[in-house]
Amino acid sequence: MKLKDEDKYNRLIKAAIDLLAEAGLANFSTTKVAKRAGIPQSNVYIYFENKQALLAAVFQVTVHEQSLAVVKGIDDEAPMTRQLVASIQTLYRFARAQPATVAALQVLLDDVQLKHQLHVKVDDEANQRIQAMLRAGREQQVLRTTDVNFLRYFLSRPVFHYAAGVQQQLYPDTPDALADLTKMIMGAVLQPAVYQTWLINLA
Amino acid sequence: MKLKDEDKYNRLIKAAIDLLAEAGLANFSTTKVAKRAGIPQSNVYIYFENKQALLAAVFQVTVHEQSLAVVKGIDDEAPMTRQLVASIQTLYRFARAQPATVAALQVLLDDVQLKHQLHVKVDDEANQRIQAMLRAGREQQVLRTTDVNFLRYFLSRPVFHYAAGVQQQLYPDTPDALADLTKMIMGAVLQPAVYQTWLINLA
Amino acid sequence: MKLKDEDKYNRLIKAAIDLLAEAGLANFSTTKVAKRAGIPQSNVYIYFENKQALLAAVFQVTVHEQSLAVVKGIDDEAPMTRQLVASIQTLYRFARAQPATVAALQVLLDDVQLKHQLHVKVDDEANQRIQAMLRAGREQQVLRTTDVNFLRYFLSRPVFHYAAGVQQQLYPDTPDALADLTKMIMGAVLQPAVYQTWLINLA
Amino acid sequence: MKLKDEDKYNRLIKAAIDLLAEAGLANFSTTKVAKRAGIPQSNVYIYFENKQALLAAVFQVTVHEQSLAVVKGIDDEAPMTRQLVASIQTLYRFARAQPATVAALQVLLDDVQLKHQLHVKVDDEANQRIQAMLRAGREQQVLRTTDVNFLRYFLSRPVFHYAAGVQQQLYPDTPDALADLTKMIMGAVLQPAVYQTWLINLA
DNA sequence: CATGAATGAGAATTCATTCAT
DNA sequence: CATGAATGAATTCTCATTCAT
Repeated sequence: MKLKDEDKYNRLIKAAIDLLAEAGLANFSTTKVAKRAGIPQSNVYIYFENKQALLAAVFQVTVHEQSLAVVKGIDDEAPMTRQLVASIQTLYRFARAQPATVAALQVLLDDVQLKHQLHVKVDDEANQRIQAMLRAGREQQVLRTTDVNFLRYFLSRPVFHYAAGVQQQLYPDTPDALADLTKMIMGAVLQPAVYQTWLINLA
Repeated sequence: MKLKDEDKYNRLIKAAIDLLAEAGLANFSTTKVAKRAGIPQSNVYIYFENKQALLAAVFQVTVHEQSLAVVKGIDDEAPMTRQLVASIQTLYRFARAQPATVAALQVLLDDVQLKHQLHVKVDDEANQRIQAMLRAGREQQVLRTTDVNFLRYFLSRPVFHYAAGVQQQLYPDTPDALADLTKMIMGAVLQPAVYQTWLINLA
Repeated sequence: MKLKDEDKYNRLIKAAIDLLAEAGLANFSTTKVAKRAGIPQSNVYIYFENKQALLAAVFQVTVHEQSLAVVKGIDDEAPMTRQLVASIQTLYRFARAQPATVAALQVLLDDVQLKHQLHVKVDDEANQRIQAMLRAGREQQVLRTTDVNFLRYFLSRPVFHYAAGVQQQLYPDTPDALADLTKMIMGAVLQPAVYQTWLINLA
Repeated sequence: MKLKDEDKYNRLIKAAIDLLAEAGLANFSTTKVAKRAGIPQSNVYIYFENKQALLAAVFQVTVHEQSLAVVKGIDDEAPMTRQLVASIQTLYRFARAQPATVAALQVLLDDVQLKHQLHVKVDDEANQRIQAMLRAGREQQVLRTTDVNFLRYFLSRPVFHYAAGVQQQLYPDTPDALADLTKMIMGAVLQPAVYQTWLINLA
């Protein structure tokens, strides 16, 4: 793709993300996306094979951005608990900074139909580093021995839920609240003994 | 409404729940609901003022059924931790037994647009007893002192997520797994000291 | 019809008139009429064979009321010009007092489709006296010798148009304005010589 | 728009005019218009934003055509009474030549609901020349001093009514009848003295 | 490549009318 | 008689997708 094309491509993705975040999948249409991007409707089909492909691209982009944000905040060399805390808090800041991206991703993940078709291509390097961290956490007996995906669920969904609640002014946005949120999640994912120690070291 | 009517009404609600669970809000339409219920499309408008009203009814029904299930499994007189465990496990069994109901409710709760319009009327008695339990738990210093809604989120969403994962054979359905899930949630919502004691008593 | 029935019948007519006046034929429906009248939809079909019949009844009622108003204001014994003036001014007052009735009648008269089906049954006594007055006017060489219906058109439509304009505050509602309107219409329908004399006598 | 498009656009307008003329607003639908134009229904929405926009376009076209006809028949330099007569008679010929156009415009003007939304954009040059003529007529003390809009009403509505009556064979279509119609309208709109002189000069 | 136009398939909603109770 | 329910047709509008230029 040439420069101009890439610009249009990006505008389409951006428009799609915003639309998903604002209106949800039920009100999502290529027509609206194109209008938002200031691009003729039919051009959507130059950049994406069809609506599905556009959504898939949005999925990839948002997953990637999220993973990227998390990875940036993590220091591979740091102790595991510190990495986890960093992951939670970076994710929170990311959700606050890019609410549309996060909301769009939520919408896509929550959809019954798309669930099966989208999971495939997320082979991001960033993503893999997170998976690696979690596996390491399990091996080091720091994390519980549940499915890695479930651990990941616990480490991200409550954060997003909380951040969204803050956006709607349902939940407070204080450092204390964030600390509490972190403790809750740590209480869920850590081995009890590790959790105990971690709490003591906090004080 | 007469008998015959109530039957059709129920069939419509049932069809709507199933459709939501299978296809999500994006593919939900009165046409499809009617077809599923074996009823002419225009009949939907005899029983519901419009599509929104149908969805609102589905929301109420599913919320009510969920609350009912939880309430049934709880013994008011039991110690708080036991109540919480019971709540988690009953919810899990409910999600496994009525996956469509739970999925439909998730779909409605997750929708960006509906969020603001539906929350209003959930004044179920069942629902209120749950709220009461959570408030009592906080006062007794058993539960963390976060927002009750956030506590409730933690006590239900992970359970539903896990149950859905089981349905798709992503997660195992063993007693151990359920016990683990319970521990994770308890780790999140309990005050650390209570969590510790509770764990010890488990063994 | 019993008393109660007659009441419902009248409420339906009244509701139909108001609806026609407010929303026009395009937005007229038996459903809306029934709702306005506080009567179940299907009851409309007890009192009227169908929608057409309801409209026909409205037509008759409104024509009758209009004729009645005019007739009341006319003194058969008075000179023709005085009768005409009285007719114009009574009509104006009627249109101001019962704007809905007049508007509904206009709507029905203006409709291309109904034009052919409604004209039939207007054999009112009141109506006939007006026709008689006009014919007498022509014979006495007071009125022009055009078609009686066209004379009648001139004697009513501009009045209604003006009254409607007053309602919307487009035209002023002063005695002078009404006098002017009267002169315009008289200028149109009177034989020029009679018009001249009539004007002189006015001063 | 390209040639092909303009053709379809025109066919739609034409079909809409004919349908309005034949069936009135109450039976007007985009479906029927499209069918008449031999075009799929959804195509209507390529050329017009919605039904309202189509009606607005029809309104503009018909107003324009009517104004154009009148303006063509008027000689700015001629004396005012001659201009008025010309206006009346050109309008009559127009109504006889293009009954559908006139009928459609009537239907739109008579509708209670549209009245408020359509009047805006009629800034035709032709239209303005007519307004100018009427204002000049008032200043020259030829026309009565009523609202210009009311004068215009008198100069057009009776003509259309008469022409429609002729179409339905209710009124005769003789030169005498047209002369009579002209006299009636002149009697209404002219200052009495001017009317008198004009009549004398006629003979 | 870009794009305006085309198109057929739904979608939500309203209605006139009929019928069983 | 009264009435809630039923029903099929019609209406407005949106959309995903395709195509000719």
